[in-house]
Amino acid sequence: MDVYESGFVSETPQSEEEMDVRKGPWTEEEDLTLKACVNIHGEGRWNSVARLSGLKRTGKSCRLRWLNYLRPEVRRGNISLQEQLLILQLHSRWGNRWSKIAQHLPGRTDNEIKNYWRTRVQKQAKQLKCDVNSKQFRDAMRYVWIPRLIERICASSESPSAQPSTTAFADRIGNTTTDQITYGNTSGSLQVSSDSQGAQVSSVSDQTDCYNPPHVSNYPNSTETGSDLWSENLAGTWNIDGGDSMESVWNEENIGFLRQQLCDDDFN
DNA sequence: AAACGGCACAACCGCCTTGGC
DNA sequence: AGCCAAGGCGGTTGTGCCGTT
Repeated sequence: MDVYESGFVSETPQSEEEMDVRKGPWTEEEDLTLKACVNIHGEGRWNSVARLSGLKRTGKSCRLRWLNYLRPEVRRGNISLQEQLLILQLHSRWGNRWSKIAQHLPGRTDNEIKNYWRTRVQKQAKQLKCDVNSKQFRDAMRYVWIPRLIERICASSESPSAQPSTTAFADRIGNTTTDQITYGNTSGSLQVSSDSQGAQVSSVSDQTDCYNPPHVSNYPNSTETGSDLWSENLAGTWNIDGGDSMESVWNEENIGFLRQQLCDDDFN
């Protein structure tokens, strides 16, 4: 079907009230129409796109549909371990700056990352009975969750049965060891290092935030000493398929252990 | 087989920022 | 400098799917 013959209308300005705006899920036909219009007129000027396409959608709605779904670069599906790691790291640096975080995950949209955070990460906080923004939960992420993710990524990159995404990540990060990961991209890079103070991550392009524990000796997560109590207790049975590895980490037993740790005065 | 609940994701809403006039 | 429209962003809601009872 030629959308330009059937769908496009004249560029007569119309207010939203006049053109009874359509809402709700997009149809395949609407998608095709929007794609065709963007291919011709390009991204941006979304109100014009909405008008020119003949879609009874707002410019905002068109923009959202394009950015989150129709763009060729958009990647959907399981969030890989590497992506999980990046999300955790970047969120602890920037907070709910979803679009900024999304810039570092090619093909992922801010909406997707936001949804991931809400459904997976906040669920874990709920199970731990602490606020997702609380110091306790952030510390748990920094000193338990993230180091374990790093270990798993390294382990899987060394495994011959590593998933394609894992292998690709290993390629991107170059010489991968348990102690250092460097993730580079066009807009900056992420360095992950594990030392006597536990895992630390810093963005080369933004050094404003460092994860130095207030009193490191209280965090039983030293890979140097091997007394990785938290890791041992929280590791559980990881799966490395990029799926719900967190669920396996945060099983009931582990959550109980972590709760105990969070209640420890020394920890705070 | 039906009802229910939880989850994941798409889409909307409202506020803020930016740029043009 | 002030106004307005458009775009961007984060929060929230709606909906369909799937597993469990």
